Amino acid sequence: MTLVQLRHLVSLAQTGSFRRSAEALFLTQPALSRSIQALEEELGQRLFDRIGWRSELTPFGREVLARAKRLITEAEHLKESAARLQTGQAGRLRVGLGSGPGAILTAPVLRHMATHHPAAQVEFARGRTALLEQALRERRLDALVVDIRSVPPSADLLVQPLAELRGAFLCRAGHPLRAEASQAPLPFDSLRRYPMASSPLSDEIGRLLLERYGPQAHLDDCITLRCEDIGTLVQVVASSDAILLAVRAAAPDLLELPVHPPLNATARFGLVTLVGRSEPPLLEVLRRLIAELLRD
Amino acid sequence: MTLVQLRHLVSLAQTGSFRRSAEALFLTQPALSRSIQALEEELGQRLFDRIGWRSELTPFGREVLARAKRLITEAEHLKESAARLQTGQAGRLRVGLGSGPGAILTAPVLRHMATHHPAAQVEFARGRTALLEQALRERRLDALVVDIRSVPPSADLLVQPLAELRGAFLCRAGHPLRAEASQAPLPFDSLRRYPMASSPLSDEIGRLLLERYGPQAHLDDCITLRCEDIGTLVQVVASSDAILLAVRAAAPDLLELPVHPPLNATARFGLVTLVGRSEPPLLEVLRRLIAELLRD
DNA sequence: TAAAAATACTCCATAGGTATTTTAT
DNA sequence: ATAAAATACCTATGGAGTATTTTTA
Repeated sequence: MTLVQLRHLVSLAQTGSFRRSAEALFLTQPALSRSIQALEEELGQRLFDRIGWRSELTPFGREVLARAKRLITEAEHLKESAARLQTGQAGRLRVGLGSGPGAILTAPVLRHMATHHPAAQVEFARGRTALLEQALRERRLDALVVDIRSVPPSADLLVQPLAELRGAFLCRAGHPLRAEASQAPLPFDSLRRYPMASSPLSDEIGRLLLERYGPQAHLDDCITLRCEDIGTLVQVVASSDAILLAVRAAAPDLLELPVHPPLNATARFGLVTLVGRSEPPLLEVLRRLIAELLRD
Repeated sequence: MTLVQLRHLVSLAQTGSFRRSAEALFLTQPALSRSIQALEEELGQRLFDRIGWRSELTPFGREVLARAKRLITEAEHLKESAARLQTGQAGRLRVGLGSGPGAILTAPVLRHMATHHPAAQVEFARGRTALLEQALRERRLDALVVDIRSVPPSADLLVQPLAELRGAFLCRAGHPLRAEASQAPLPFDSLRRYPMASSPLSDEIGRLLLERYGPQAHLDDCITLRCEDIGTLVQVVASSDAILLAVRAAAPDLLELPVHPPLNATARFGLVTLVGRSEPPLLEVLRRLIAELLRD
């Protein structure tokens, strides 16, 4: 039993004529004749009564036809869906996001998928890199977008850098420190007079702050407002005297506070996948989208 | 895309090894390798990542696999159901019954189908032969069981006699006429002293009665209780002095009234189908069943 | 180095074409 | 007599086998 034979069955049931069906199927009449005969033989029963020049379904043929039609439409669905999967029109994409990338990318990426890839199933998981890594290895995720310095080098992980983003101290327009800073870059101590907000930061950043500004810059001490959702923090900072330590791009509407020595910290966002695994077509869509979003 | 290829896909997804799947599929490893390659090529994307000696589904492959599995089970269902249809374990049978056969056969046939062919779909239509004939020609029925003398000969109808059943005048045990009859057969006039019940009778029977017993035996005059449901009539006759004119076998519990001259009327039940049409397998079941029921 | 998958080639089964016969109108 | 389906026969594509190479653990 072949999908081809079933298609022949359906066509012959429609036209009732071997000759016309053969034509419609781009076959010769004898070829169709034998194809139907073979199917009848395999199923053990006549599918058509040859009434002179007209062929019509037997009761048995009627039952088989119903199922054959379903089978054929299922097969067509499979091919169509395969085509859609390739173009990224459909499919599933499960991505793990580190806190930094999660804060900046979640909303715009979801918005973009909702408008430009309405049939795609996108699943975002957020969490610590180690947990995401485990999920990736267990195939519960297709890829991670994280700060690649938090990814321990490993032979089974493929790390592709996406963008390097400057970190900065940010405040609202009209913040008292902006006036002070207009003369000369601020010493780190000036910042400590105000609440400091941040999403959870990597150890890497913690070390860098200590190195740059000395022991009083210990994360545990100087960060007073912690929240995973950087959007909320931006709102808070925009309407208070709090200072935000974050990737510059996370809050384009806030102003930068020049500090001496300069922060010179960067986040290096990258895409992490398992080596040797082909990626879901939607991942390429995501890659381009992130590149677009982080271009500045 | 072939059902065979999809089966290969499913197997390889299970084992993760070309070698083992080839073995399970009774193929050589290169054959399976090429089969999968061909499918991948047709669908335009890799289905498996070859991770060293292990092969595992790509995200694309996962989506395809789900649909492939459904397709294969549908195909199996089709073959199974074809097998069941042949043995009469399942299937649809639409039969038209004339009033005589309907009265005698409906209940026992339905009872038999319900117990011995629980998956079969049986549909009984009752009505005048002409209507049933029309339904048969329009394929709304698969066959008729009627008195074949009511079927006008026609080139497109195949008539197969099933049984010839004696007609008789029947009454309850203890009926006054039984005493009279013990001496000698009754004249027809004696019968007319009592109500006479019958299901609608064919013109053939009407003619025969006139011929046998004279003008006073006109159906319209002598039948006083008419009802399509012969079962009900039997009950009435069993508990009253009414006489039943019917096929002897329709009421085995009633007694026969000997009449002079003898009735000598028979009903000739037969199976009517369209010539050249192959019959639903269940029809053979029905034919045997009716033969069994009408053997006496 | 050993085991698995891919490739190269060969073969054959079968789907399809052409020519012809059979069948039904 | 004509048009359609079945059959006979032939061809060729592609699926499957064997032998071999390539890959990877």
